[in-house]
Amino acid sequence: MADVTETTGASTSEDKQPVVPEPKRLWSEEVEDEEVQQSTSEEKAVSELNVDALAIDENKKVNKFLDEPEDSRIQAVTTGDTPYTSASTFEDLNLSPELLKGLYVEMKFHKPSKIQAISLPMIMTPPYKDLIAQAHNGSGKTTCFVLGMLSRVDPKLQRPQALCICPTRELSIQNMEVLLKMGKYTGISSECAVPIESGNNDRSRSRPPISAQVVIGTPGTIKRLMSQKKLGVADMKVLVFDEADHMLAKDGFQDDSLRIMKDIQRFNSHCQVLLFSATFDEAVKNFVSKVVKDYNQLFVKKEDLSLESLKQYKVNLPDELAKIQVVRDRILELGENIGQIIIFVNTKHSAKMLHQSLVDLGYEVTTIHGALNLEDRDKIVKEFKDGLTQVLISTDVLARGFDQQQVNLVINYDLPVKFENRSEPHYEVYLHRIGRAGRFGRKGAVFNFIMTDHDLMIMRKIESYFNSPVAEIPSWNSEEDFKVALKAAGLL
DNA sequence: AAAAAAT
Repeated sequence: MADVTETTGASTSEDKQPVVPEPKRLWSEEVEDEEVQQSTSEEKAVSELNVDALAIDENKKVNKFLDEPEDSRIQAVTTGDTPYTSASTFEDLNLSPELLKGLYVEMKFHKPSKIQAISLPMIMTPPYKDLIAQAHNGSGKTTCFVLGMLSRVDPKLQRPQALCICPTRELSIQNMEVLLKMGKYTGISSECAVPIESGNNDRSRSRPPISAQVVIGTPGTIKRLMSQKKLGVADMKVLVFDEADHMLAKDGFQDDSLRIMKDIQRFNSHCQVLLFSATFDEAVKNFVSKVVKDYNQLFVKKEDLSLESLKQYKVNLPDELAKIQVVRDRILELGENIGQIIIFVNTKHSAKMLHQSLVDLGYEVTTIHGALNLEDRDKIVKEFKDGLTQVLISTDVLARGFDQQQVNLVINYDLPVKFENRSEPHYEVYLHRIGRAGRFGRKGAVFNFIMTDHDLMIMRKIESYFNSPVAEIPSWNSEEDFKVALKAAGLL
């Protein structure tokens, strides 16, 4: 899909492969009127935005990995009487010339994407209300909050004014890369607040105070910097939680996130809070609504969340050996020309075992999980993003946000289940994992490995939850069946 | 009991 709405990854990919043709997306103007429509009974205005009226330039639909974006409805709920007009161009947003130049020249954007068009005015219009924004995987959420942060920073004030908190080190770094690119001409300073070196804590302890205007990092490091008074919050204007549902979940980073939020609000009650994610389950949605106040919200129905450009499959397998065999004979051999592949497993142990098996068979795969030291993690991610490796085995460390446009195939070697109740699928993790393929409307495929009755039950629950049937590959040891599936997904 | 971030 066009890089119009692309968030990240373009940085590493564009220079190395033929530039993807850009279908033009033109959002119809009538979106605006509906969006600000107010309900009479309450303060809240609920409106269904039918934003599928987009035009694609037929002549440019040439890349085989591109497809039309799914049409979906984003439900907008605004409070109060602040009118928001959807931005049909970036000029509508009153951005600085330097920032506009970054959008056009560096990011190669032409027009705001759907989520950008709706959310940016909400972020950038006084009184700068808080925002909970849900949007599809690979639809451009990162650019929304990066642009939001850059546009709200006062370039003349050399102090931290925007803070973004992410669940992993990798995601922080990736978001920083987007910020650097988009903000290239603005002169706005930035710093990544993540652990620096593994094994040696001395260096990170002696980290100097942060004066950068935008800070992006992980919860622990940010918390420590704040408690050490090395990260001042007095001038903080925007606080962003990327993957916000996870950042505010009980089994996620709820404690750290609340602590950081409260520390900022104690000194600074008017700091705008922005929550972005592709998923917000009911429990988190409920909790989140108590954390932020007087907020606008954008939501997508869970049935509309599966990307239509992604073909999902399930493969029935008799045993563990067959799993390895399928990866070897059907994925690694057949998949040579289908772009990059991520294989998700549930545990670090599982990652190591699979890695060893494939290496023993003579295949080149790399593996990432949280037990590796930071240097190795950086190296493996960089090699994958540079296209030097084709197959990456990963735990859920990369389940969320990881943006590599050449990933066309995701394999759920283990199906994601809830930790506290293993007979419940982890719907959110499932959605995030498969969202690593089909970035930005590209075509992609997902193979779910089904070995036990339990797996089958989990798979069925996932299908019904998202109301999206998953086709079955008739025979796990038929090369033809896999070819047919990959062809149907548009990858062969 | 998991993953991740950190102490």
